[in-house]
Amino acid sequence: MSTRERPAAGRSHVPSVAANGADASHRTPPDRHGEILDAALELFATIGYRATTMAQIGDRLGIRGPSLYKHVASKQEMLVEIMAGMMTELLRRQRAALDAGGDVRERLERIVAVHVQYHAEHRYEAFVGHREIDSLEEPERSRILELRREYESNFRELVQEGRERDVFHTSSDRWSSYAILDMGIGVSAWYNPAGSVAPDELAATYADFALRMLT
Amino acid sequence: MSTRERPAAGRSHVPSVAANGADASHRTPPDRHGEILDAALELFATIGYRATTMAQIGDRLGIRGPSLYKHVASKQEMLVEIMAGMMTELLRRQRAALDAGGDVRERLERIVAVHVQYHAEHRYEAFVGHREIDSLEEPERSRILELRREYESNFRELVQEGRERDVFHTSSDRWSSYAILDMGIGVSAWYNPAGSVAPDELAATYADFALRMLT
DNA sequence: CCTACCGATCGGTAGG
DNA sequence: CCTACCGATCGGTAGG
Repeated sequence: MSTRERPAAGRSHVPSVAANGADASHRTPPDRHGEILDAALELFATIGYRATTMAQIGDRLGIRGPSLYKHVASKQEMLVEIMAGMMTELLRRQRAALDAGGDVRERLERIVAVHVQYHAEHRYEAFVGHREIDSLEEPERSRILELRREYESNFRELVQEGRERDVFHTSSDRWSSYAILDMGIGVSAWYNPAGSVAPDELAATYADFALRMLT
Repeated sequence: MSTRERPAAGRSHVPSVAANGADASHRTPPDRHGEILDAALELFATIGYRATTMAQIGDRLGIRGPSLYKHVASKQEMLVEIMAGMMTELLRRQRAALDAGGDVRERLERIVAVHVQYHAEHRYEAFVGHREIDSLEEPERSRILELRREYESNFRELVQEGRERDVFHTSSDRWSSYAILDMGIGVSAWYNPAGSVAPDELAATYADFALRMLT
């Protein structure tokens, strides 16, 4: 259902039987690990990490709770994998948007668009990523928070650069960057992929909102 | 610690011993019910409703978990009281802001300021109010969602009115009102009351952000 | 991948 | 307001 970011390491679990062809009848699917994470993600997003039971995750795949332990180490490890994958991917896209260059206005437009498009296309990852940080045990929680701080800093620094160049005007780099970040995060809570709005259209609109706010 | 909204009905629990004077030594404080809700609110906000145990709430008051049941009916009822009180108060303030009249620009400025100021001053109530909706059982959950829809509609309709009067310019009443709402909601997640920023200053700044976005 | 089961947690009640 | 306790839930393990 959801097209979750698969961390690079994820593929090492996959048997080399890449043939995803005809009848896979009773055999274990090639990417059971990925299927389990997808099911977990959807449940974490809709009812919350704590409320989700291993039995429910198994249900989605037609197996029992204890059977999951052949493919994942624990419930907590699944959350770690989901959240680390999410934050890493988001940061990767943000860096790409910044590296593409252009003037400060163009770069801001791009990182806002990337931010919003990700929060629409991957609303479950994004929603869980922001809501379940405190469900992570240490030291993973701190590691993720560190990535998030970097992500936020990139916004703030770009706003600052624009203000110093007299392209943007704001009474506070910090508040205006928070406002822009938060309106994008909000998208992950209400976006409906079955609706008629394409993520890139929404992203362009929000980038425009952000620019208006700053100019 | 937090100055929670006390629903009108809350006072009916309070003994008429209003004398909040000298030594209350071993006696039960006059507003045990309110104290319990305050402790619960702080825990719900910081570690989540599900993660909070009755024993932890009792700890904050120096009593055991089971003793709470002399003052509250259940953990769920505490959540209901907190969330209903929060949404009712927020809506009350929004209506007052709208009823104060003025042109569409002034009214928008005012409801954004009220929105943000509430989310800063009552960040715990606001945070729990948005995060724990699905922890509510029916029919309370639907009732609260109904109030929230009305709250959101008031934003959207005001944006629409401004656009029709050619005061505001936006490609979507819905998205721009969501963006404004969400940036305010975000405040409840990061606002630090111990910091040097007063809620009304933040509110005025965000009202300005919203107006810029729309004009 | 399954059943049986352990150990721990927790909301709520009984009965002072 | 307390201790003792019940009943249910749940993550994870044993051992096929």
